[in-house]
Amino acid sequence: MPPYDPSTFPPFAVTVDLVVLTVRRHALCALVVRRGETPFQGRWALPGGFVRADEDLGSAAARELVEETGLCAHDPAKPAVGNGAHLEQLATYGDPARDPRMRVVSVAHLALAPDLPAPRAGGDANSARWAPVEDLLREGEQATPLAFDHARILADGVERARSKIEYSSLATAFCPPEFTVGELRRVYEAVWGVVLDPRNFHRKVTGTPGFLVPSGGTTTRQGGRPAQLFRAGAATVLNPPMLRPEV
Amino acid sequence: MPPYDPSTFPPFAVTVDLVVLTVRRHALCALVVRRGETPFQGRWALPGGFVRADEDLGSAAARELVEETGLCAHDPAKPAVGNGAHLEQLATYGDPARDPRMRVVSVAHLALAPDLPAPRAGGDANSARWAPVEDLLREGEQATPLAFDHARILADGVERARSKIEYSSLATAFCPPEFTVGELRRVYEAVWGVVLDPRNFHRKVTGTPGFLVPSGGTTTRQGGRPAQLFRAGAATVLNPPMLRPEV
DNA sequence: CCAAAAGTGTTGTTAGTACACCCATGG
DNA sequence: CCATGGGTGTACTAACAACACTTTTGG
Repeated sequence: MPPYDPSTFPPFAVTVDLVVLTVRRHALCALVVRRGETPFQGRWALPGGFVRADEDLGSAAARELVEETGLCAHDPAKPAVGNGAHLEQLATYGDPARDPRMRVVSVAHLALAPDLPAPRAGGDANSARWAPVEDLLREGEQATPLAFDHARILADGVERARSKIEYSSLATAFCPPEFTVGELRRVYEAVWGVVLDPRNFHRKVTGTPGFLVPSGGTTTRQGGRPAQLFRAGAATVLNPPMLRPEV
Repeated sequence: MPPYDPSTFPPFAVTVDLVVLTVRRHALCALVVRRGETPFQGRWALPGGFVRADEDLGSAAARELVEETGLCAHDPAKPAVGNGAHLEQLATYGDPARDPRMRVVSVAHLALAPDLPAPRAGGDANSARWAPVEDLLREGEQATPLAFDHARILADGVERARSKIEYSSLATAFCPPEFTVGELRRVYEAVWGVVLDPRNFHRKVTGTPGFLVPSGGTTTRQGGRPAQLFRAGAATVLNPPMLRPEV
């Protein structure tokens, strides 16, 4: 089979951009890196990079995730162990004017990670940080908007995460391997920006088969009565879903 | 700003592929076209084509939709009038080996259309048809698989449609501008492959504010007692959702 | 003892399922 | 008259919201 004549279609650059979310100090945060090059030099942007010539889109996203955070994205088919993060394709952004230099199509991915000590980006501590999504998405005077169309991409990723923890067990991706029901509840509260009833939440998550499995231990790291420790169970879908309170 | 040096990143071709779904004779059907060129010559494939140099991804998908079906995708912001179809981005497929000729990244889109008289594809009546998705996705002896990774793309589109009609008013995109509750119920039954209780379905859809608005007329096109005609209302999200029966 | 967080019991309400029943038309 | 699909009423039940109450730790 002969290759296409390149004159019959326009060439594109293809990148992956990452919306990496975590929960820190009761707030939903995203990983952003400072741009060292023009355009948007000095502005914050989502981590990302070019897809290589013989690389799948998901592999490129996983590679970028490791480079930026050291996190290993785990295959959803295998059990989640160690520093595994959830990684899925989000959407693709291809406005002809989104990059002033040339035609770039970006396949955005969404990653959910437990709280990490500190981001690393090429050893430069000042060039990457976790920022509350509330600050990054706030319109207004003092806020510096993200580079390119990354505010839009981030908003789409946050919206996806907010809706997906309703009907899936994905919220456990924000937790360490062992966690308490209270810690899981604080994840929901941070992602949704609401306050949930601890009693009803406890009944709901422990009563859904396959969502949580007791790991045997207990902890008192929050003070008060010791809490049971759990691991994420095999269930991936929550039925009936976790109900998000109105507004 | 200088353009990128093309040697710093690999060039890609970017295409849009369409999963166009409709309901015909109580079955969920997809639009497929016969390939006239190598590779996969003579095999059925999803309609699609290259994204042009100065074209947005959504515009490219809308253009392909018009070319293949004559359907006009309507902006979700505007009211749905005439032969409008729902169109949304589905996912992006970029396996390095998905096209044997060169590196092609395809941004798949999902379109939902009312039952149309007959597909047209460049005037050639034999080169495009509506096929039941059940047949297209059946593995096995007599079935001819779709070209490229289009079986996977179609499966993802069908799955998206099946889950999205649960919590949105999208099922009306499969109906003509005016329709009865019974016709809408047959859409759900065809897409989900289940049988629903007509009485409870009627109560559910007419009781959800903004889902359906009576258009005043009645019809007897199904025989039996005349049924009220409705149009799709302004509501886009169904809360509580339509419940899909187990298995 | 008290504060704090974990966990259980109970009650009222919402929304679903199942199904009996009536309505309006064509043949 | 009867078949066919449209539409309403009603009992039963699952699951959620609200909140009183008990349990187990640290200070």
